[in-house]
Amino acid sequence: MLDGGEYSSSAAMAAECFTSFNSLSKKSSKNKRRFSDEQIRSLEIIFESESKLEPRKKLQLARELGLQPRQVAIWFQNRRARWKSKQLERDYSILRANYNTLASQFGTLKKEKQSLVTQLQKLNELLEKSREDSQCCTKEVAENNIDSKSDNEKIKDEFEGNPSVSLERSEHGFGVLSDDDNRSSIKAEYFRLDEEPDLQNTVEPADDSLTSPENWGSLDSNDLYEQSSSSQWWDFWS
DNA sequence: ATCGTGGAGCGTATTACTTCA
DNA sequence: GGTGAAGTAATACGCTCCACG
Repeated sequence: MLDGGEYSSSAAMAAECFTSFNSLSKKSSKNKRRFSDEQIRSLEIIFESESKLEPRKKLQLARELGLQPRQVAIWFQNRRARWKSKQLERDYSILRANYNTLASQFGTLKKEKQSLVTQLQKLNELLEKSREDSQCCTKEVAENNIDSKSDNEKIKDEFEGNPSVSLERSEHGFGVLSDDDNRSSIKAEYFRLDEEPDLQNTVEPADDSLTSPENWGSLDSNDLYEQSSSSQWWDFWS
């Protein structure tokens, strides 16, 4: 970069530079010459310790290097500008690297989310199927007149530990359970929450739409997917 | 105390020139 | 040898700060 060209780093050359500069007219700088290697080296050393020169030091440096104080001042100005430009490039590289990392992480999370939505869909189908089975069995029981208790009474028995109902449950699976119980059981079974306690500690949506059982009834995987895919900030990524 | 002014220094954009591939 | 890109000294201009009257 700092080749020096025909001008070596000798003091004689530096002096010649100075002479050439002095002969320049203000408008024409045809004889503009690069500073010598030695001059540049000295300027760089000073710049490393202080990017701005005190007036006294500027005069001293100019004397030592055989330059005009104005030249030293301009060199420092340009040097600061170059440094700033390089710094911007460095900052940009860092930002770009961070961006790429985040983009990659986002892609992973997006896939994970899609997988969860699919699981949720299957869960809802399972739920729907069990609900149909429940209606079928209830109808059967009523027809056979085996038990005149209402569903609510059965549920009450269940919670109070009535063995006859428990037996019935074991025979009919989710048949006589309320929807909420069904969902709790399915949820626990499907996600194996008691086996993977970490899942319960994961970050949940602020609105509790997934965690509150009272909201499960209105939970629909399609809705969820639509909600997540409509006019959200992450639309930008898809 | 306040205001106007001029000089110095700085940042930025640009020009003019040099060097090199 | 011609040429375009990159580097760099220097200029132009606008801005801020500060001393001074």
